[in-house]
Amino acid sequence: MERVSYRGRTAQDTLNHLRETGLRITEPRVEVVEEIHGRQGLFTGEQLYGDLRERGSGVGRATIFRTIDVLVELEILDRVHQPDGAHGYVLRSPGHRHHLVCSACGDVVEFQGCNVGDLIDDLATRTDFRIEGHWLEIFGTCGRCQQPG
Amino acid sequence: MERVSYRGRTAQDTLNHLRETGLRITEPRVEVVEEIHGRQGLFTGEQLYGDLRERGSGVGRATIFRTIDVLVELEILDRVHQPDGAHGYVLRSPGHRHHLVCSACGDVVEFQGCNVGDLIDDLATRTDFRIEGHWLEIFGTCGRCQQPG
DNA sequence: AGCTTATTGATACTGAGTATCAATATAGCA
DNA sequence: TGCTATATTGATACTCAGTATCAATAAGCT
Repeated sequence: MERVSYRGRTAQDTLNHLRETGLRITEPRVEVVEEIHGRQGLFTGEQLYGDLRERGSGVGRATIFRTIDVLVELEILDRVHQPDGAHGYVLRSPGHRHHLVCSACGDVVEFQGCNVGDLIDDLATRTDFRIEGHWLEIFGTCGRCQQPG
Repeated sequence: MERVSYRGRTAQDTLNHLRETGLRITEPRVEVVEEIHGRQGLFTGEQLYGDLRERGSGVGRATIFRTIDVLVELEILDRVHQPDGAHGYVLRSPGHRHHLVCSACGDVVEFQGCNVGDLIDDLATRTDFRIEGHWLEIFGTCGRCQQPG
């Protein structure tokens, strides 16, 4: 039985998704997709690049970032905006979610933005803005990382 | 009568605030404070630097960013996280607010995050995270920028 | 006016990507 | 299976948004 990612989709599912979209299945893309499906929590493009390189992969920096962009576009990854302005990425569950991120270990809890939609509708009518997107991101320290030692 | 910023505070108020905090009132700080009080909407550190330089000011890049950090720390400026990961800044009104930003002209509407606090309390109890901060930022196009021409 | 030390600007650097472009590999087709 | 058009890649060099260093300067207390 194929190993299933903790988000409920396999690397193969993701590769199929790429193929169905008309994108080519290349060695670098396979490597990146397998790498992200084997990970937990938040990671940056730089980390992905470093880790793949460390294990002997020849993927280039540009390819990492290009592939990440594709995966975000296809809603396979979510982009998370970190406090320092850099981007982290996390495998996405189906549906629109927000993230609660542990600043210590990068662990991510997804949650539904429940009432944020109402807030946005309300704002749209009150302000005359056409609203195109929003982020709600929450940072903290997870239970495990709160424990000393 | 002194000209009042659209956020209800003068540059002089801000300088007084700096002085009361024990910080020195220097020429570069005066220039930066006056510049931000004369502005509308969102601006970046780079813009502030460029604009001051253009009008003959000798402030250095590092000083701009240092001064911005001080003003964020004193809650005179709010830091806004933009889609590309860069930071924008906006003069802050009293109290904790969130921002609705026009991606075309940088105009900013502040709003109260109303029910976000409840959501966060709920998450804290359900996830065992100690929550340290959050952002809610909304992007769109303001009424004026929606009009063609 | 003198003195202490906070602050500054020049410079060089970093981190996080992005543009360019010739070389290569993929996928569809014969 | 081999051919071909073109999507994709990796090396390189670059940009953008800051940050570290540090000697020179200037605030502001006394």
